[in-house]
Amino acid sequence: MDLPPLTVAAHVMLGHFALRDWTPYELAREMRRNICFFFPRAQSQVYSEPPRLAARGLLVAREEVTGRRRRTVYSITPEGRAALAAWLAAPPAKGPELEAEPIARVMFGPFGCDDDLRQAVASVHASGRRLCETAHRICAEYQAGRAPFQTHIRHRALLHDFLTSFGILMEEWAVRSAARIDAWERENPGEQTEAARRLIAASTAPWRRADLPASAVAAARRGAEAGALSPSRRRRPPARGTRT
Amino acid sequence: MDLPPLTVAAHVMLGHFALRDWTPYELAREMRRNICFFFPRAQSQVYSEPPRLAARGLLVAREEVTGRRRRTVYSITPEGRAALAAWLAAPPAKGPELEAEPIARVMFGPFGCDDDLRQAVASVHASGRRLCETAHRICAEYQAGRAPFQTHIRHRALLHDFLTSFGILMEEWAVRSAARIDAWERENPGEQTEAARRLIAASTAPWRRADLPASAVAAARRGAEAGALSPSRRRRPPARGTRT
DNA sequence: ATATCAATAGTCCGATCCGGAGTAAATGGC
DNA sequence: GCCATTTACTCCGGATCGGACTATTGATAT
Repeated sequence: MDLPPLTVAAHVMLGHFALRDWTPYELAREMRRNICFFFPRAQSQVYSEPPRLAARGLLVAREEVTGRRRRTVYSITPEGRAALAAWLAAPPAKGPELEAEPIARVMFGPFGCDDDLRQAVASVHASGRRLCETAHRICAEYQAGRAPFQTHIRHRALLHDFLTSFGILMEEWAVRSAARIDAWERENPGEQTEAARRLIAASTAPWRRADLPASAVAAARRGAEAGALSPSRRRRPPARGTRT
Repeated sequence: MDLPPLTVAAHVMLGHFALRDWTPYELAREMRRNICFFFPRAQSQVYSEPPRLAARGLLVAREEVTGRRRRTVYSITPEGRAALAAWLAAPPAKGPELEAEPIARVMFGPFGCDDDLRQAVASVHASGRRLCETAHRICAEYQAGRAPFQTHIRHRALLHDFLTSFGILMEEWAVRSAARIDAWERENPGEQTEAARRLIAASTAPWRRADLPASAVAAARRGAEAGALSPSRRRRPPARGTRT
């Protein structure tokens, strides 16, 4: 019986069950204040995935009752923990990806008016603000020592760093861009083009290729070699993805 | 005939057809060097969407022949341009979203080994590097004045700023985090916790709420008011999304 | 005691979207 | 004249979305 491999989403759920037991409802709530910022899934998935994981023996379900209402609590099995560890040891299938509708609106800005653009920029600002505020709240929890998984603080700190950086990026980009759009009203086309050219040059400027420490490079190479052998070998080329 | 509203992906395609005519094949290639960084879609979508848009009268198709091979070129119609403008005037459905498998791996890092973590970090670094290199190439095209849509440089500059910032974020986060993981080998648990606590505080520190200029705030409010009235009214609450 | 509301705990389903495999003609280099 | 690459699609199963729907429980107000 050669079951299809688990999806990334399935492994992410499995990871949550490695932390503690959850009912799908609890897990959905938890994911709204965490994962949703870097790996969002629909609520319906949180209900449909655990039964599938249970069917493979990676989770076990138990029914509980409150009055006349039942709820299903899932726990991870040793096989589940093994599957999670195996996934973590394999190289990531893909890097971080953005899905940014407001940025697409900026791209097609020339077909709308400047207020449409300001609106898109404001929505990026709002997202950045939300993310920073959440991160700030979580930061306070860790400082006070009452965050849910204190023992994982080493790892959570890296996570927090990434998310906060991204939140700040969104807020600051929005502020810069809104100012730029306002400036268009005071500039003639030649000045606008010149300013745009300068902005393009300035964005790229701070990029001084920073390399990883040797340890990380070595780990990645080992992972890639191990990962390249286990799954069914590709046909001809190293198969660049089909995403456009 | 009340057709279901177009998806965001459909509008993004429509936007491309506002730029010029494309065959799906050409468009797929174009999207691989642009949109894929902030609004990735599968190649199959690039073939299936244009016929649907054509059925609504937003595009027109024409067949061309090269030898005995046919290709389908799509052009936008006036109705298509109107639909695009209407979409741009409506408030964005959602803010920028991340989908970052490697970051999820960091979250569940405690269930794997440190080399798994280094691998995940390296994949973020590689993504950042790819994005920065692409941005750098595009920057050179604009400075040389031979980029494809020079007339949109005002808008493209904002785009470029966002993407470059994100690329730099990924690279720098990866370098910081790899160094942190290496440091764990020289630290005892107490020191690790202390360093994690400091990192959490330090990430949040640079966040000094920056507000948008009044013009952007006003534009967003107008958009929200207009947008809240047009689509079919929601039942009870302002309907928070079903994403977890 | 009762109406009301928010939170709890799900189910269901159509439409969308992914991603990979497969086909086949045109082109360029040797 | 052959081969690899690029062009130009087509197809399909399975994953995913997201919104509507049901119904119970517990707290708050009347």
